[in-house]
Amino acid sequence: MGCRRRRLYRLVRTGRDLFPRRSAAGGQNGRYVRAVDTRERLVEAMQDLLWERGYVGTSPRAVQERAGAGQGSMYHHFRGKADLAAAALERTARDLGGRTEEVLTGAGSPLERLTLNLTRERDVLRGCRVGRMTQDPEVVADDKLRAPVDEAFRWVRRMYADVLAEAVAAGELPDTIDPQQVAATLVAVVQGGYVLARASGNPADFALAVDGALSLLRGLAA
Amino acid sequence: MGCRRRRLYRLVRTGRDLFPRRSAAGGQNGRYVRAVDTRERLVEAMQDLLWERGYVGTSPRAVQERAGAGQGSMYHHFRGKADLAAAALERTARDLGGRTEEVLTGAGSPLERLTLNLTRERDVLRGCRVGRMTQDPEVVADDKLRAPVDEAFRWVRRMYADVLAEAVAAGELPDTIDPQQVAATLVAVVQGGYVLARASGNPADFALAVDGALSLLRGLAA
DNA sequence: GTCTATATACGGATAGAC
DNA sequence: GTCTATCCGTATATAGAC
Repeated sequence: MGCRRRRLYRLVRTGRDLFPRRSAAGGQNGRYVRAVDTRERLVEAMQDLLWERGYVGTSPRAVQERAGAGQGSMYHHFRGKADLAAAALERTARDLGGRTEEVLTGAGSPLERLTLNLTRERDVLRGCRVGRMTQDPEVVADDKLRAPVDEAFRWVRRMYADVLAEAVAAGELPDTIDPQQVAATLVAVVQGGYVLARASGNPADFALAVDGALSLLRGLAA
Repeated sequence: MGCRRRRLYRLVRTGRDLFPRRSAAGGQNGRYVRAVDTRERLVEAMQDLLWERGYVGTSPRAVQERAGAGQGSMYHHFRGKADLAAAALERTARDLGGRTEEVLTGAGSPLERLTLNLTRERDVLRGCRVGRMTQDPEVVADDKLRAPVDEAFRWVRRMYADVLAEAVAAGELPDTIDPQQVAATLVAVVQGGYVLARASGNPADFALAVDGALSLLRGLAA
């Protein structure tokens, strides 16, 4: 009976059935519907919690509750918290790099693509899923956890630098700029923009910082 | 005897004598020597730990150990973890604002002062004591904790904007720039620079981002 | 593969002696 | 003002049934 009460409690907290039918959803036909697999749900839950609360602020239990999975499942699929977090971080880093690449290699002139990526819709007050991790002492201290973060930033900075070099080649920017340097600056402005916005609680501060950077770039172009 | 063992343990972990002599150090003659007062040591220990581990990552016990104080002392001087953290954050925010003001209102032309503050010696890999807090969910959620962070950034941005306006008045920068906007950009570059450096483990990435921003500014001046 | 039970330590705080 | 003892809950993991 204590058992019954506990099950009900978990049902309420997670909003999921404790015993989901496997056939309810699926990834068949290449169409992604929803996470069905327990392992998959665990990874996604960890991704969310890392974003919201960071690594030190996230407990295995919280992950399990959000995933609608029990202790046993988590420790069956992963060696522990760090292992699951590593899987989640790799996923997050890859997703973010992919989205940036999509915009930066899309249509438009180099400067247009940069502007598009800098001003694209963002969940500003929730911060950057990847950049956030650099503030976590246990992530930075563990190479397995820091590696995906490091690679994501290298990848994004590389893409920015390439587009900036294109802009110079196209005559949109003077050849006095150092693409690698300005790429670091632009990526930093985005990361710092999140910081300013979260400090004030106002997303407009993100936009202000980014617009300032763009005005400096355009000042050079003129 | 269990008692004796516990004391020895604490001695080793904190590197402080459990019963420091009060007369060993002092703040007399206006010369600051070292924290003597237990309350003061608690605040300083919390400042350090907030910097290293953030709010969610810092336990009252850890603070007490670092301060060489017991449970009773902490709960005598403060209502709890949040109360002590608020005191520590106010102190940190004030210190940092003061240091920035010192440089930005010091000697040199406006642009020189900006450059000086952006390139001054920093403990880059340890990150920003204030900006770091914006990544902590419990700090952002608690107005008492977020307020000092918010105010510090307002204050610093205001000072940057003033100096930028001075630079325009002095003819060092064109009047096409928006001082408030560019101030947000420069503060963001610093905050983002910390993120890049911590991601790669390389302080040079901070310098790269800052130098890029300065090169954009100087491009306008020319 | 998933569940429940159990284990040891820590988190955050209170009580009350000295 | 400072200390120790104690409290209840959570963090992280293991054991072993089903």
